[in-house]
Amino acid sequence: MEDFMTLKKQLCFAVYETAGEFNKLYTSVLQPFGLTYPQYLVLLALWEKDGVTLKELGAKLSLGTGTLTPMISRMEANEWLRKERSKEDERKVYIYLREKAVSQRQPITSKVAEVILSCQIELEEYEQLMQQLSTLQNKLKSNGRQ
Amino acid sequence: MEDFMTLKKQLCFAVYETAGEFNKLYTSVLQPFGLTYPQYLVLLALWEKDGVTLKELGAKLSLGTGTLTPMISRMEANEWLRKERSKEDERKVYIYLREKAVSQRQPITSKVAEVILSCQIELEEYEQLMQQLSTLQNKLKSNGRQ
DNA sequence: TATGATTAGTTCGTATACGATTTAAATAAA
DNA sequence: TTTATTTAAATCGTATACGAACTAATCATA
Repeated sequence: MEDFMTLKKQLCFAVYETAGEFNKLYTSVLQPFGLTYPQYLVLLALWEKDGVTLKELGAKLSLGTGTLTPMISRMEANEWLRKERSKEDERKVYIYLREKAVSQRQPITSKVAEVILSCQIELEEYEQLMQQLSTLQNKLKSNGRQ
Repeated sequence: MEDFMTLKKQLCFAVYETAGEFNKLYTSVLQPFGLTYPQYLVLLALWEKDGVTLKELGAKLSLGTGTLTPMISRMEANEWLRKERSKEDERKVYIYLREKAVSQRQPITSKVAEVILSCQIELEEYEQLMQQLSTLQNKLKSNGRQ
């Protein structure tokens, strides 16, 4: 009974594994559209607000440019997005949805919603988890500061 | 109010971000020991039960051999582990802790525990999350089967 | 017992992910 | 105004992570 340090009892591992499960499930849904799961998250962000800088996008997704730059390039090559250097500030790169991403929005989100619904996650369960994960994230982030 | 498909409202994203936060926090703790976060999970599994096959280890960690093989090689190179082909069944490879992994167990787990404790996660919160993530994982995994 | 199927690991190709370094542009300061 | 600092991206090196293809060993079965 004394052992707290077992794999199964680690919250970090429960989150790690759950993230992996989500990844696999979403991958199976998104594969037919030629999208990866992180690429879908990029589209989600841009469907909400189009024409943002790489930095803004990174802030929303908690990703650095070291991850985003090559990912955006791939999505550009696959005609989901286009990049445009700002004229006012040439350091900035704005990302815009291309027609494909706009027209595929409904089919993609419908299919995703359908599959997630089929998992039968209760609304209360969903909202509690969202709330608790938010609290947890804050605690993890604020660690170190006193 | 109508938009369910925003990034912030996605449970998948909340889990994804939280996993990232855990990763960063654990990385900061484990870096001085020359360990990555997934490598630490491998040690956690082996500290519990030493001398398991690659496949057994993969089952515990929900990782395939495509991920584990190179990771174990790196941990072997860094003298945490050693590999041994089974004599009875030469397809199998058993993984054993090396002295370094045994002697470093206390320092590593102490430091990890210290940092996690400093996050002030309530026991009730912890257990509820563990429970809810377990339920969620089952729902995600059972998806597809009617 | 010879052959076909299964199994365990390895290897390969692709895609994240991160921190550190570099580059170029914009801003601040001297 | 020249120089120093800051900022936004890109690039680089390392480490996961996954599925598919491959190899070698074992097992099943005809």
